[in-house]
Amino acid sequence: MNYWLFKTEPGCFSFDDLKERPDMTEPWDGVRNFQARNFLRDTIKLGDRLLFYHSNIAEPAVVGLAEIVRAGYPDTTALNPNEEHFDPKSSADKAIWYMVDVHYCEPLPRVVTLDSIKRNPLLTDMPLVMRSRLSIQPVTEDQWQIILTMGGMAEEKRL
DNA sequence: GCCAACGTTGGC
DNA sequence: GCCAACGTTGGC
Repeated sequence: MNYWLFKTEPGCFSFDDLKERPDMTEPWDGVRNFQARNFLRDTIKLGDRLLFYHSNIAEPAVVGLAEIVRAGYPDTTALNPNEEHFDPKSSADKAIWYMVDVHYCEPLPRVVTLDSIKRNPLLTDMPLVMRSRLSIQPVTEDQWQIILTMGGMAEEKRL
């Protein structure tokens, strides 16, 4: 199992929006960055867990946990001209873009702000700090444990 | 709202 | 295949 960090602008789609999904499952679509696409298509597997991160707000932060309930499959929004993320170069039999399905798990007792992540010398290797624009990022097990500890999650719930 | 960083596009 | 122009992201 691997760990990830997924970024979203809460004004567009927030952690609470995920919680309120009727079946608590959300197709994570619209990713149009090749590096992130490669993770979605090739690396992210069923059962992987992710940090849900709110970006582009006054205090960007990791706010909760979610998990992958369906591994990468072609992003249908790329095929629909009415969709914001329509890509004429993509087609049904030759998909360029991929999405996964995510499921709400639980909020962190305390959000972990970008500022506190940057201040933690153990987390300076995170892409969030180095390459902040990547919207889907791998997280090491060590980083996962540290952030959950910072977020006040009890040890027995971190596994 | 500004703007730096950086990913993508397209001319050559 | 380089690189300038352009568009987008996202912190501040």
